[in-house]
Amino acid sequence: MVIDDDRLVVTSLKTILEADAEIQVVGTGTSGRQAIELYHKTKPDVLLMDIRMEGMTGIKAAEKILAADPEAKILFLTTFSDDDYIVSALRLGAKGYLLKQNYESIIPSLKAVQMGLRVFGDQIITKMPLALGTDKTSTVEYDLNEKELAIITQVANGLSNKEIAQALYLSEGTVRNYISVILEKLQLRDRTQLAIFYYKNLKHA
Amino acid sequence: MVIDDDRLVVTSLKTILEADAEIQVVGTGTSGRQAIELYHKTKPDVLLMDIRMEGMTGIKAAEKILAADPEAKILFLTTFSDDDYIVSALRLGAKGYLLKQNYESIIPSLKAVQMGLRVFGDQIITKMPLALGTDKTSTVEYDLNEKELAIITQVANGLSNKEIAQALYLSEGTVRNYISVILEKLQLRDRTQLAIFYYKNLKHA
DNA sequence: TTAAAAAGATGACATTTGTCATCTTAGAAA
DNA sequence: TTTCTAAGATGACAAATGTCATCTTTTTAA
Repeated sequence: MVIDDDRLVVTSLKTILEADAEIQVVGTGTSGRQAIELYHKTKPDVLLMDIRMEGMTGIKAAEKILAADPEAKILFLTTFSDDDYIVSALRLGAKGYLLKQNYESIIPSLKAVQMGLRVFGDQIITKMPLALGTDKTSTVEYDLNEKELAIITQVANGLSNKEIAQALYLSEGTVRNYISVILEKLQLRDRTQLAIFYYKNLKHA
Repeated sequence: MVIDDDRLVVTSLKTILEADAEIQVVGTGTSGRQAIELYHKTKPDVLLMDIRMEGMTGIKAAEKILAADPEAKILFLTTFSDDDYIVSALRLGAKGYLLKQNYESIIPSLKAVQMGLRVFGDQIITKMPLALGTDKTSTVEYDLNEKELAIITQVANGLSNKEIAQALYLSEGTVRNYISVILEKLQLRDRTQLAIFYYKNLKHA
């Protein structure tokens, strides 16, 4: 679902999003009030909403939506990364914010949020208990960027390094380097454990 | 849940099963009538039931249970592998049969059934669409024996060949050979795809 | 008791994988 | 512009993996 008080933004976002076969825009609106109403009607997987809007701000709308449904996945659109509102928005339980300039990262970020991750600018963050290994029950926070997430997805689809390289237009060596970094970040040993991690923690999270 | 008209069998089965931390015996009984009554009360993950019993046979009881709950997972206990009843039992929708002599294979078979597989003697069978790969939607039937299933489970836990060997008291080479056979049977390429297969098709199936 | 299967082990081999240090290049910042 | 930095590429390397053919040992069946 897409909410922005600039109708042009709404339209272009809708176009961009619907070009992706996995995404469906189930509703659009141009005000906080519409956001609340539409949200409860359509229960979207993710609500993409402008943070500054005339009348009711995105923050206020988010507050009401989250009060009724704490599981709501709200991703804010913002023009300035230093927007003061952002902090309070995140404190409410929003899943992150996205710079409007950054059109290319909208879709991956949206998918990341749908998977249960959080997004800040172009950093994708996940906070969850580590289910693998022996008995680590502590909650750790991981930082993964878009590219890393894309590679994890490929590994979790069972592709080899060579195949991932072809799919993402990288060299095989680069893919290996990425995976090495990912394994270090997530404290895993090999791609099999990474795939397992994906199915236990990221998929449907 | 355990049903057998020999009280001694019930008791010893209960003891064997409860020694496993992952298993809980939620009810026991000694007749088909009790089986039906208890089944609906406790809704066990798996019902382990003798096939020959005085009064109502296990078959009859299974028939009634399956009529009310087609998802019921019923595993028959039998003394003779050539028991004529078995065929009709399986046709009803039972998940398999188990020779009473074979005490060691009770637990792995039980777990296999809980995962959605079927068990015949000591053959564990799985019939399901292949979710991996490109676009194979056909339903294939795989044959996996206990040992193979045990190894798959370890792979899906992220263990290396060396670790699996230690865990199962085998040599590393043997583990490799097993995995090679498993990959061939399931038409997969490497252990990562095997782990993925496990989470997509076997776990919680 | 002997023959025939299974189950397991071994060794050799080609690939794949993960790690690291080092390089190139392109974009951001000064 | 020049400098700095991040993304990507390369090459070398050890270890892990998957495949095979060949043995040995155990179990089962005749």
